[in-house]
Amino acid sequence: MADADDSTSGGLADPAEGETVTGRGSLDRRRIIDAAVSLIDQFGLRQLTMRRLGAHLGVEGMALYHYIPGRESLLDGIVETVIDELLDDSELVVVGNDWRGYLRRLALAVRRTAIAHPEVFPLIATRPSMSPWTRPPLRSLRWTETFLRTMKDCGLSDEAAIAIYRGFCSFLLGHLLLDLAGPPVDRAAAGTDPATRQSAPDAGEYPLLASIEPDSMLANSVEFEQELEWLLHRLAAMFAD
Amino acid sequence: MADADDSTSGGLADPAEGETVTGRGSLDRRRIIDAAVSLIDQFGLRQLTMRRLGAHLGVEGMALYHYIPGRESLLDGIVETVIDELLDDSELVVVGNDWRGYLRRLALAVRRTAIAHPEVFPLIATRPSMSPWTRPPLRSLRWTETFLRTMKDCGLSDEAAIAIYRGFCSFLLGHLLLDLAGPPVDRAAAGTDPATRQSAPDAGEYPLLASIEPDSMLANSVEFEQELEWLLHRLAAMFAD
DNA sequence: ACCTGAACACCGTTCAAGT
DNA sequence: ACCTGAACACCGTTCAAGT
Repeated sequence: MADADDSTSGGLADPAEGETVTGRGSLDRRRIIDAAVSLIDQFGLRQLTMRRLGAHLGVEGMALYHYIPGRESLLDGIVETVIDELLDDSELVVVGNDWRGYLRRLALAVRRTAIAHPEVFPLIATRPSMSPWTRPPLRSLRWTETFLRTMKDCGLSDEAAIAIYRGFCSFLLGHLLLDLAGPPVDRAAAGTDPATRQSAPDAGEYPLLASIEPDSMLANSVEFEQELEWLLHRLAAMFAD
Repeated sequence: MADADDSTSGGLADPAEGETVTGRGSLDRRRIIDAAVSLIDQFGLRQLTMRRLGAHLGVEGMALYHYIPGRESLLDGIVETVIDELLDDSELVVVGNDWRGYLRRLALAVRRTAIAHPEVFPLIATRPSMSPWTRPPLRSLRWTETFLRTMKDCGLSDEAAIAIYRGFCSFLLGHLLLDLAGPPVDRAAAGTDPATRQSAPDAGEYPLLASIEPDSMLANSVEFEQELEWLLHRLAAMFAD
């Protein structure tokens, strides 16, 4: 009874659930996507199945089709949700035409996202098609639009905005995929698929690879921030105010 | 008869087949992998199926398991084959400790590969796990070993070799994924999956995105080579001979 | 209104049986 | 020796039927 009357869409009454088993409370596109992200983080993309996702939500799998057109669409939704939530971050506002400061904060935020969701980021970077008329390197139209909008609002020309956009994206893709390639930081199970593949080739075949200490391949935020500064400096030099 | 005696592994007798329908001539790990690459190039990764791959080779699908442990292993094989064939390129030899020249040639070769196999490169950049003890950003142990070996042979220290390796990989990943993100150059069908997804959102929602001319997002080899020079210059400055 | 059951066409993979 | 047929456990997806 109380349940039914309570269905104002705002939802101030936070159920404060655990986190993984989302339990009841009727389904919802957003809730489905969040559950999917959590499943991917825990078990890897390969394990994300409509049926398993349904079960995780206490529902029969086929029920998801009432909220989402299909699995591909779900993946698109995940990409958008994960990348777009950065835009709503209150720290991410440009202050006084300082686009360099904005980009610095944005880069660090994207990096945090990539590291928080190591199995989702490759999706963000390599998801096929989307709309054929444009396919941004980070697969969110809204993110891209906001990026360009912000650069223009800072007084940059169209050409400058696009050049900065390209340089920034290529920087992020390269550095973040490098970071994610390293030995799993602590993101335990993810990727340790039961369908484990060929046993490690004997290290003897690759002496140099075996000799370097794993730490030198590790994600390194100091290095990231330093290279980021160089990039911003170079971009600023190209498009001086 | 002649066939059996002819099985010296060199294989001078080139059958000079068409290219896609590889037809008979008994199966072979290498032939299977090549066929898989060709299928991915034509129809996209999603369409690569053990059964379809079998059919493409004139065989029943289950037959592939005599040569390859499973689909995951096949994908690993594809990644290695595509990236490793660069190493055998005769132009790719270091001459007189000129590691910059070597890296320049290597970068261009990797770029050609990425553009020739746009659906395979994301695999090279984001394939999960491999051996847990090390997972290079470009997923080939042999490629990585050769890279480091070459740098050391040019007289660079371990630290320099690794730093250069990281900088180089991150550069390639960023720039090549940016290139592949652009509008499909001519790689027709690939990615135009029949399972096409949501109809394009009306361009009105993203005015800036809609206003920029697609060309400005296009793969641009001049820009690539220029940025490559800057990278090599910077690396050389850090690790002067 | 919202979910389920059963069904369909397809997977990857195994294995006994064919030739 | 090399491939096939049938089978198993699983997919994504559709849709009539339940509550």
